[in-house]
Amino acid sequence: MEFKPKITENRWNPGLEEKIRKTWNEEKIYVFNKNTKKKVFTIDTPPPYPSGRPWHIGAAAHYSQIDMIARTARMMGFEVFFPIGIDRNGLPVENYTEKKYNISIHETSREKFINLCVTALDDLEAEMIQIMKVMGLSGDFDNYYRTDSKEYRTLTQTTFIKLWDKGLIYEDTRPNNYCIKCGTTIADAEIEYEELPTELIYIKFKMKETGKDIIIATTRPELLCSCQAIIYNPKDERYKDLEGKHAIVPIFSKEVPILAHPYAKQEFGSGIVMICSYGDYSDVRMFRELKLKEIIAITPEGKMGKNAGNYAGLSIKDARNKIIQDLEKAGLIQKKENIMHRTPLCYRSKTPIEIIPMKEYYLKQIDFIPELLKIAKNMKFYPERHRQILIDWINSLTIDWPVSRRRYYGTEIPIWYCKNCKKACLPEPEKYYQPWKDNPPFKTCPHCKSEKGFEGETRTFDTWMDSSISPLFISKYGKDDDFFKKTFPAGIRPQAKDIIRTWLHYTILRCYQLTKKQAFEGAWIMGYGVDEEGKRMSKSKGNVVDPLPILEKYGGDIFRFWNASEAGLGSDFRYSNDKIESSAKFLTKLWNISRFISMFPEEKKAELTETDKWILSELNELIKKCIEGYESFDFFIPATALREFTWNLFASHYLEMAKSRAYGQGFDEEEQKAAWYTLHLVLKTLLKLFAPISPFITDYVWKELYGKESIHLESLSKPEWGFGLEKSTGKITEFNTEIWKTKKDKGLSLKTEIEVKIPKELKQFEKDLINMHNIRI
RNA sequence: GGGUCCAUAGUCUAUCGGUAGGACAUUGCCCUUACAAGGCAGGGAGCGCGGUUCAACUCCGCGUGGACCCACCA
Repeated sequence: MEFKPKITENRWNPGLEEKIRKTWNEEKIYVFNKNTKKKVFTIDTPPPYPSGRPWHIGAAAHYSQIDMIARTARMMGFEVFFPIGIDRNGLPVENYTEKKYNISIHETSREKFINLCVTALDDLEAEMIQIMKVMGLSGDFDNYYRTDSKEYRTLTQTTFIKLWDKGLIYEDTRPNNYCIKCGTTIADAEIEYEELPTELIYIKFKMKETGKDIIIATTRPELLCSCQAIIYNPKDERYKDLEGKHAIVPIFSKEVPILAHPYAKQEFGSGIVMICSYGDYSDVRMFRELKLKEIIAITPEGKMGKNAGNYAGLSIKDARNKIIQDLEKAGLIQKKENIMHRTPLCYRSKTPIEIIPMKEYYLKQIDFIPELLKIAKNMKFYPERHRQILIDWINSLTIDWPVSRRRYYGTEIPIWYCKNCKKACLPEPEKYYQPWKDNPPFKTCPHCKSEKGFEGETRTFDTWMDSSISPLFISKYGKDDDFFKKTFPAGIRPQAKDIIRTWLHYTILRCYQLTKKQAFEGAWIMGYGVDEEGKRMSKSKGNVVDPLPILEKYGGDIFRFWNASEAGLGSDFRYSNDKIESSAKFLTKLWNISRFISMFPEEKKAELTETDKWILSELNELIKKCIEGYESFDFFIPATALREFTWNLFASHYLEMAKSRAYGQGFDEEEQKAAWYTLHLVLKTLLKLFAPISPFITDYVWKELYGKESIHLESLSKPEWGFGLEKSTGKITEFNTEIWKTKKDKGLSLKTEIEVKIPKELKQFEKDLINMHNIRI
């Protein structure tokens, strides 16, 4: 009998992937069947944000792993709903557009600016979609959604109107984080801190009762006009006699109380702090605690307001310089020190934020903390240890969520204001409104019945208002009840670690407020992609690795196997070209094993030899291990286990032991068929176990050898070969290694006949071992 | 300042109390009929100090170092 491999090429060719992808599309094997009788598993896919080139290799890896979740769930018997979306709202695209066209948002018409944003987004989006397809994502590309579409924004507005009706939205004057450059309030989560040099100024205040000097140290002398109290530490012996006295603020000559408060640190500056509205968040806390009346010092334009007297109209910096000059002239400055100061910055523009009281819309979240904690404790976390990040965040919330933004590229807040009574009028839900340019949808004011007309709201929502309803949008909330019931709550929310406190938190909050339900059964949290030095990749550091050239060179399967075998779930994973190379080698190995096995016919049953039972015992252990990994959506476990088994046991030992038998050299037909049976059985199982990780090569080999239907319609293998012979593995590999070593040491070819005693524990494998090593007994 | 997580060869990772296994890289030998994008072999590791135990990489404490999060000094 002559043996010819069915598979002829001797290496895996990533170029085949495109053709395989086409057949998937034609066969429609991933299409969601909403009339299924299977249990539905919804993936609340994170819509990636096209914020500029290149797309992060870590992000690409993230999406390839989300696809592994989808494929795993399918092979576990679920009907998988795997939507694909693109997040397009918000500041990053505005910044990208400003840079790309060298324009300023404030000097461009709103209409024109929005159109430029759309053009930029379309370009970036096309590349992302392409990358997702190349990686072999089995999501619904035909119906992919955009968060800036009319439909999506309609839902954002509709849910806002619903929450408004529930009384969960309110407008309030409140100290806000405000970025003067971006011209918008920003959420706490958008602030970053940096050590920056600044001057600490020691200013002389006068004590009203005694006329003595009191020295306070400040980095913000321009805020003197809004000083409403000065404090010292109650333990500070130096200032004991200040209790209950009053101080006179220099220049503005006003009287403020002197109070003892533990917040003042004795060792910093002079030990006395002035409390102004608002230099930082401790000022805010102090104003609330001491019930002081706020004085607005700085306007949203970043200039001094009318309360600043002579300094009104000056920029913050100019006002600071001028007031220092004036104080110096009057001899009111004791000294100046250069210090490093941890300064809060806007994370996009890197401008120091100001705390300015403004009117903004808020969504209540503080009232929901107990329910949110309950959900955080009830939800599954993959991996479990990331649960604490969410719990800590919920526990640290102190204010409600400011949801209004003074930007252009976002979902508009659907409100008109009556020109007569100034009250907010909300339109009917289920329609998309652009109040800054649309005609008002009502003639008379529902509050005062006036017909004087309306002023449209010009602000937009925080982008998280859109993002936080993704599970509702994909499940057609409010549009298709039947579909909604089947697909909501979602089975899993895959996402990155750094947006637990935004996306995950806000989604849980909003879905709970609207549906009283937990948005998803579980959250799957992936780590960061870091560069070869272990540093987190970011555009500003310039260490972002572009996934596109890597995918073009190696294809989706190698890329996917690489990132699955690179780090455990939730851990950061390091980009390394060497590792990608070695992943490519593994696929070639798997390919060649398949090629070898493809020489032999597949037997439907056989009388197994002990060697066959041994490898099946090991296969059984492998299946158990893989199932353990797949059930926890931790692909590192099956990826490494498969590599280990395939390369170091199956190929190195079993294949060599069974080779002569498979060729029929020195064995009878029954034994030969047992080898054929086992080789194919192991290969089929390996392909199925490997299919969620590398879907292309597995499907290709499957169809070449085992049938027309795709491997992706198969179920995950179950452990059913518990022969218990895995105990022999150590002895077998040791024995083989010893003979290889002996032959090598003696400079003999592996084919040379050798005389060795086979240990009695290996008696049962004797015949295969004798033929494998050419042993003379 | 508070918290969470982590610490095994140059790098990544396994072993949930009993000879530290594997991968990448590195070195040497070999074209052995699936694979030189391969095979075989070699060198190389438990952060420090205590404690629990017959036995600690594994459990506990302290320290050191790192990652991340929160708060934040006027």
